[in-house]
Formats: sequence, structure tokens, C-alpha cells
Amino acid sequence: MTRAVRSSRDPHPGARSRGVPEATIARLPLYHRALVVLDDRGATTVSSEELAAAAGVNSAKLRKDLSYLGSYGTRGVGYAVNYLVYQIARELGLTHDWPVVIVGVGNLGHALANYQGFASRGFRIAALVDAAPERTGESVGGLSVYPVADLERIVAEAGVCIGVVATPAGAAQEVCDRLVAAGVSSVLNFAPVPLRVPPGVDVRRVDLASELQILAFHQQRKQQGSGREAVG
Amino acid sequence: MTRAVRSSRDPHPGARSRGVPEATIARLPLYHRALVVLDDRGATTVSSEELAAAAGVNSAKLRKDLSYLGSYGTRGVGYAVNYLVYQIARELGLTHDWPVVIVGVGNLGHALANYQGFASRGFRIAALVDAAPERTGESVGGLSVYPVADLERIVAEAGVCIGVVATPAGAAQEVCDRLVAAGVSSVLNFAPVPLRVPPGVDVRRVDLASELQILAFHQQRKQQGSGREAVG
DNA sequence: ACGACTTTGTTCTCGCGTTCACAAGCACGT
DNA sequence: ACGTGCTTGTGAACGCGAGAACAAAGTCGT
Repeated sequence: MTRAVRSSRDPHPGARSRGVPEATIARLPLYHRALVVLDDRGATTVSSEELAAAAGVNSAKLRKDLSYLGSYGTRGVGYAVNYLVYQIARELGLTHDWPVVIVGVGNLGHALANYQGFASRGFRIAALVDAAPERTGESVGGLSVYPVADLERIVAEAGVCIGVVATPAGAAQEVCDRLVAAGVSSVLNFAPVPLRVPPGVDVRRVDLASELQILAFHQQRKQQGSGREAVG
Repeated sequence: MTRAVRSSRDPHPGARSRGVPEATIARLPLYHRALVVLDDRGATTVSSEELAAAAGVNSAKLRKDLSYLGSYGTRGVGYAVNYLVYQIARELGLTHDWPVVIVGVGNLGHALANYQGFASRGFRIAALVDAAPERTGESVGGLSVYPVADLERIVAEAGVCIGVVATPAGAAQEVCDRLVAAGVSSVLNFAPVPLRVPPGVDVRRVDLASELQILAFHQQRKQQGSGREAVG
């Protein structure tokens, strides 16, 4: 799984947001999405059991996760769907508008630029950046590609604080350094290398090949045991 | 060394794979990649400290991870790079040839079909499948797109056991059901919905929007707290 | 051949996250 | 107004993983 780089220990016992465990935060987008679907279907309230099933998690875990955000449910009834949608969205920062810069317009960069799931969740692609000069000016997903030299200017002018690294492995660290130097403090890294960042900067890694390798590992174990007994 | 660690619950001493923790498995691809880079640079041996730095993890964690695979290091020296590469590759099943079918040739499907990182790790894209009739016959990344009706035949003929779901959310569950029915028992899911699968089938989810939302959460906290204390 | 040094493999402890189980609390029917 | 029946929210136990610290073991220099 991707790993978040956390710097300081809990300084304040008072802040409620501080106390939300990392594992819970990782599941909030899941709950949010399930709730939006339920809302579209016209559901007004939902029980923890139903929502847990829709999100694919344990109901006890769901209740505990939600309890970290506050007591937003009604005992004997459940949770008000649209109220809970709003609370989770606020907690996740989805009520903000987050400008994002994507560096590296290869296959993956193309896909990300065209991905509709970002815009619908408050993420706005401020600019696409690529090192290849022949790509400059190209239009991808309705956005122009800028040269990597403009990176600092773009970050500053658009107020970007989230950067997406979709470059080849060799360029990732340098691009990351420049992003951080320009003021970005959250990085989503698709390059298959660990990025070194100063304290205070969060990095999440998404490694497509690793995911397949993990599946292959389990698959191999299943097949090794086959012939004697089926895997239950 | 050869300490006959024969636990009563282990079927036979040869099956070390049983005891490898999930968290360790998730890091093996990381180590594998770092080792390949070191091998290309001509390194013959590497210490746990060096390899840990290259992989971006703690050295104690690395040693413990590797110890689950066996005693492949030499005390006072380190690990033989190419020997360790092979051992990890074997453990991960990278010495096999894994045919993979990709369902859904949208933006993401395109990117996956063109991604070079799969082929270099033993994953061979057996076929691309899409529901849209106008895409049938189209060539993407040197591969033809087949209609979704051919799914079962493709899986059976190519012996596919790993499927990639890159469809819209609405189609994901049905596609997954058909994949599983056809014999696939490992699924990589890019659709933003939890897939229900029978026992014995592994699913891994990669959710791009969720990753950004998690970053946004932390970013929001950083900005809220700014002015009082710096993080780190 | 032997001692010192280096690095691995392992043990132990601690903290986090998951899960169970139940008490607290609210709505609804009578 | 009051009991009944839900469902939430939480306390406690448990298991897993991370990290530090140390002992085992092999190499290299003399």
C-alpha cells in the first residue's frame, strides 16, 4: 500500500481532527462515494450495516470510523445521508477547490488528464507539464502542455499544493524536488521509485506493477497447493 | 544454520511462503526493483543498510522481511545481489509467465496496455476487451481489442488467471463476475466500487481519486494549523 | 591460526488497528 | 407517559506490524 510520510507526533490532545487514525482517513473516500450513490438513489437515511455493505467493510469498523468524526448518527435510525456526505466531504477537504499539477504526459499522464473522477471531487488540473519540448502546446484532455521550465511559475500562480508525478523513474526525484521547492507539499507518485522529501511533505505512492506482483504472489500460492485441495 | 524450524502448524518445512506476512509481500516488489537497479549498476553485493536506503525503508524492517524468505545473506558481507534478485523473483512468481486480460479500454485501459512495466516483470497482456462494439478490432499498444462476449473464450484459451478491471463503475461488478466464472482468481480493480467475489479470489483495488482525497485531507490539516506551528 | 570487525538474523517491546460485545440513547407504538 | 425494539457509539481484548537492540556468524587482516 502507499505510505504516508508523517513528521510530528501528536502535539495537541484537543483537536479532534488530529485524532483520526490514518487507516480511517484512507477509508473516508470509500464511504463518501458509497453515500453519494445512496443519495442519488434517493435514500435519506442509512444504517451502518447498509453503508458498510455498500462500502465493502465491516459495520463495526464503519461505526468506529465515523465516530472519530463526531456523533453524526441517530440511534435506532441510522445516519442522515446528505448530512453525512457533507461532513465527510468537509473532513476530507472536498469542499475546497484543489488545483493540481500533473508532471509527465505519457500514457499515464494522458489517462489522468482525461479522468473525470478528479474534477467531480474538487480537484482541478491547473496544468500539465512535460519535459519533452515537442509536447509543449499539445492539447490533452482540453488542457495545454507546458514545458517543465514553467513548473515553478505555474505552481506559484495557481497556488498548487498537490503535485502528481507521472514521469519515468529517472526523472521522478528531480521533478519532486522542484515541486517541493516551488511550494507543493503533497505529492502523488506514480513513478516506481521511493521519493525523498523533507519533513512536512506527504508522499503517496501508486505502483501498478507492484499491485500485479502482489496478486501474482498469492496466485502462485494458490496454484502450488492445487491438486491436493481446493482453496476455500 | 539449518535450524529445523518445524512448527506444528506448518505443513512442511519447505513451505516458507505460508509464514510471509502480508505487509512484507507488499514490499517485496520494492526490494526487487531496487535490486535490479543495483544489479544494472554492476553491484555484486549489497548491505541491508544500502538496500533499505534504495528502497526507502528501515534497514531492520528490510532484514526482517528478507529473513521470512530464508537466510540469503552473509553476515559481515551483505546479500549477493543477483542471487537475492532471483530469490525474490521466484517468491513473487515473476519467473512465471502471467497472462493478463484487461477489461475496459478507456483512458486507463489505454495507459495500462501501453505500460512497459508489466511486460518486463513477466506479465503478458493476453487480450484487451471492451464492451463498446466500435472499439472491437481497434489496435491499442500493439494489441487488438476484442468484444466482451469473447471474454470467457479468451480466459480459457490463454489460461488467464489475473484480470484487470478498468471499466466504469457501473460495469465493474458484472465484468468481475464473468471473469471469476471464467476461471480468473486474481483481480486488479481500478473501478471505484468494492467488488464482491467468492472466497478464494483475491481483489486489489487501486483508486486514483481516493489517493488524492487522502492527500487533500492532510493538506487541509497543514493549512489549518499554519500560523501556529510548522509541521516537522 | 586467531582475534577483531562487520553485518545478518532474531528476540522483545510497543503501538496501532480490527473486532467483539454491550451499554447508551433515540424513536415509535400503545 | 412509558416500555419496547432498534441502532449507534464505545470499552476491552486481540493480533499484526514496526522498530530497537542484541547475539550469532562469517570474513578479513595479521
